[in-house]
Amino acid sequence: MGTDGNVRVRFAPSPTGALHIGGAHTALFNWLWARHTGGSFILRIEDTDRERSTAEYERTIMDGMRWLGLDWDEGPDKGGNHGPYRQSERMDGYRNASELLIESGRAYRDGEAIIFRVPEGEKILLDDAIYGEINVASEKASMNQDGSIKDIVLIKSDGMPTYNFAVVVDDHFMDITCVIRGEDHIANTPKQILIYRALGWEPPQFAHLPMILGGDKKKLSKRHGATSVFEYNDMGYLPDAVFNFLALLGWTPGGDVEIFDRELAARSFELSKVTKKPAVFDMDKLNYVNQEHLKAMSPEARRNAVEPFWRELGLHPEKHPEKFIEDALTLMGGRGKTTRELAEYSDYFIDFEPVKSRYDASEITPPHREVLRKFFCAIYDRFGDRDWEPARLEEFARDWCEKNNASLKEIAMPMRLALSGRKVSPGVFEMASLMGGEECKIRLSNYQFI
RNA sequence: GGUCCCAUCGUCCAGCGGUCCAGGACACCGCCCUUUCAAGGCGGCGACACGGGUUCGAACCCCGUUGGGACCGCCA
Repeated sequence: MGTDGNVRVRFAPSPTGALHIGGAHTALFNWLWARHTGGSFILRIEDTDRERSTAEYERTIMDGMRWLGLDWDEGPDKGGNHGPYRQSERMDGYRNASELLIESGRAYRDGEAIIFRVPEGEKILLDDAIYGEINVASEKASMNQDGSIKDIVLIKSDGMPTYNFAVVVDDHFMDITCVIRGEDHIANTPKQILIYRALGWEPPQFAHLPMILGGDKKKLSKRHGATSVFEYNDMGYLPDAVFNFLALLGWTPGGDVEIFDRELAARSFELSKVTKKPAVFDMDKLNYVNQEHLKAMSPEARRNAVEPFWRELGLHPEKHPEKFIEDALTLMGGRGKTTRELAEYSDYFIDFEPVKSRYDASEITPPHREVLRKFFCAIYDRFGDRDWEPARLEEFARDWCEKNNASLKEIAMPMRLALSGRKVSPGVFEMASLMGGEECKIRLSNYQFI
């Protein structure tokens, strides 16, 4: 496996909701395997549930995959040699296959439905690429709650195929070589193998992925917070970081490497190295991974990622030169785990308004104010509105404090507050330097510090 | 209840019979740096679920127990 160059894997979501974390994780591992082997990654839409499937969700899922950078080689939107790529368009295929089973006596009609007769006494060996060998007796592949054999519905009364049947037919005709899906499907696999056998088809290789759990160790669901990948986008997580984090759930590239890009992941990915244990989705780790990617980004990419969040705050980054914005963000350093936080923490670079609305300098006592006024006058006397170079500003400030019996802290904090409206920020002199003497004068004057 | 799966720090991963009184990362706690907060540096806390085997030797192999999970729809 793996090196024959003909690997064909697929991600087969049903369009009954947005792309959620579990689905994204599955899609991601399929993508990794396809890219690692140089094979094909196929997107198939499983829309046999007429009630719940919508075209809108189909689009949302594709958007989610694109957001994560999971490009597919064949799919409903781009075609391919193994179509159709929507189950609703392969009705004749299911029909024919089910007729074949009726003719061979392996299935029977029940009204409009077609039911597969589950054989007894057959051994089913599932050789999973991740879980290893799993043995199941055929009569246990599909049971009622009381333990009696339950035949498998192939075609529903409405004429649509059931999941277990459609998957087999699709994977067969689409030449899927390896089925990579969530571990919750492991119990379905023996049923599917039975159908492959009855049809005389060769089953693909199977690889089941460990589940992703919430903090309570239960299968991830809406009550664990964000489920759609787009909610992570809205929270300020970078697609590269979500990709990285998801890849880490059940796998590592090895060598203590934890922060990586898609290329490295694809290059070093191995199905055989995937963990069996379900993984807990840990926000703290996601935050960390996101922050690492944020720090590693190019200034331009970072600016592009943060701008939407400033706009959301009613700010207009476009009124500044791009260089200024990029420098401001670079100055922010490791502050902020997400682009949303970064935008919020750095709002004062974009506009003075948010500063005014959150800071009023009321804690500054008259004597303190007098010291500040003297200091700022001195600094403007010395530097004017230009040449605000951080190191020189700081040197001057330290020197002035020493000569005037003041502490650096007692001028730095009010200055920070006047400039940013926050008690937390990058170094004041670097901030002041970037904003420029003129803008600083406006802000300092507003608080009568000068 | 039945079937199947899983089992290393709180969490994510290393480990695939000896080099492990178990390694890295996140989180947490100290210290350093320092005009604030991050970042960064240094250090600390912290796990092989339990019991039997097999073996000269087990976190690694086998069995059992316990714990956890998934599935048991004419949903996918």
